[in-house]
Amino acid sequence: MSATQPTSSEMRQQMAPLCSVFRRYLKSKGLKYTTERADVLDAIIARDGLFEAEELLLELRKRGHRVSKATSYRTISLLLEAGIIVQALFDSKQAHYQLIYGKEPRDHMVCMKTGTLVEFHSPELTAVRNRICRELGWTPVGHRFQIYAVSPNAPKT
Amino acid sequence: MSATQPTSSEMRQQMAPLCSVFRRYLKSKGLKYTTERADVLDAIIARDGLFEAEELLLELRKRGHRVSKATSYRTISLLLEAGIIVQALFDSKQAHYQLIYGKEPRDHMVCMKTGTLVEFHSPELTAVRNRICRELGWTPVGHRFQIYAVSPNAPKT
DNA sequence: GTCGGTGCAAATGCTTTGCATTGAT
DNA sequence: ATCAATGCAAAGCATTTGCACCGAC
Repeated sequence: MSATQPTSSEMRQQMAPLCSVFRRYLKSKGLKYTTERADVLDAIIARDGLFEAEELLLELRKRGHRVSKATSYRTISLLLEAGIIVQALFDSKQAHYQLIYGKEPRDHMVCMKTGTLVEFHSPELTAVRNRICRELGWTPVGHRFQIYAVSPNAPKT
Repeated sequence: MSATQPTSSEMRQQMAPLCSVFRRYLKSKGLKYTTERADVLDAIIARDGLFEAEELLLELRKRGHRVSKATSYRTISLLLEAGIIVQALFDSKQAHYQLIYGKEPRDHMVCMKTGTLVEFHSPELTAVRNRICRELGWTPVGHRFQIYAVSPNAPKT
């Protein structure tokens, strides 16, 4: 069911641990790999899914790491640039982020009554994306698909 | 109350139903259909596409309507509840909104280099959505598909 | 030793809210 | 007449930034 054929260099990158991917990115930009940045990435890996900035701070505290809110946000920003995480925006309240590097993109279905969130993966969407990009001459990078629906166990009112 | 005369047949067709849909929604909630709310909906119809809160205010001013920022936001909120518009979130900076009622959903492709935005419509996405909902027993309401890509005219760096 | 990084607190900017006044029904 | 709606300005809140000190290379 896989729609994209990763190139060999992509495969190589995917197999490398995330931390070296991040380290490599930082080095390429002349930036430093600090303990705080390592701690933030560890906490994100530990959550392994959707997270928001505040939750990330809690996870860091839970693991006994003291990283300021500012550094946390600054690291999130770097991880976005590095393509290790992406934003997943559900509402205008706050941003959610998602560990994406080396993973198949996950799509989301949200219940409009209960707020229940279901993750799913549909490779055909990647095919649609690639076809549309090809038609317009664009180079695909990523995509997000969100379904708004009502779950079967939502109250009938 | 002075209803603005529609200037094109397209607008005339669209305006009547939308305004009654909104009026009906408000009545069902025991709320009032005020000139300010009508003006906001008119301005949204005039833009006929993606808009953000600040742009909406400019459109209102352009049409000679004085609606406060607060009322504008409050009306946007009501239109969201009524299912007439939906949020289209591209970044965590600010919300974008989209007139959706009675239209096929429009999807978006964003250039990650230039910020160029292209709208497209892909009916097969609706089919994918409906199939996934059916499989899980959910009732589909809407969906959003966003492609992140690089446009052909973006600088190569 | 050099810069870049960090933490803190203050700033930013979109969005929401309290309150006195206005207006739709 | 009644009670919701409006406008203004102030408040909220997630996120960003300025600055003085700290630490990775």
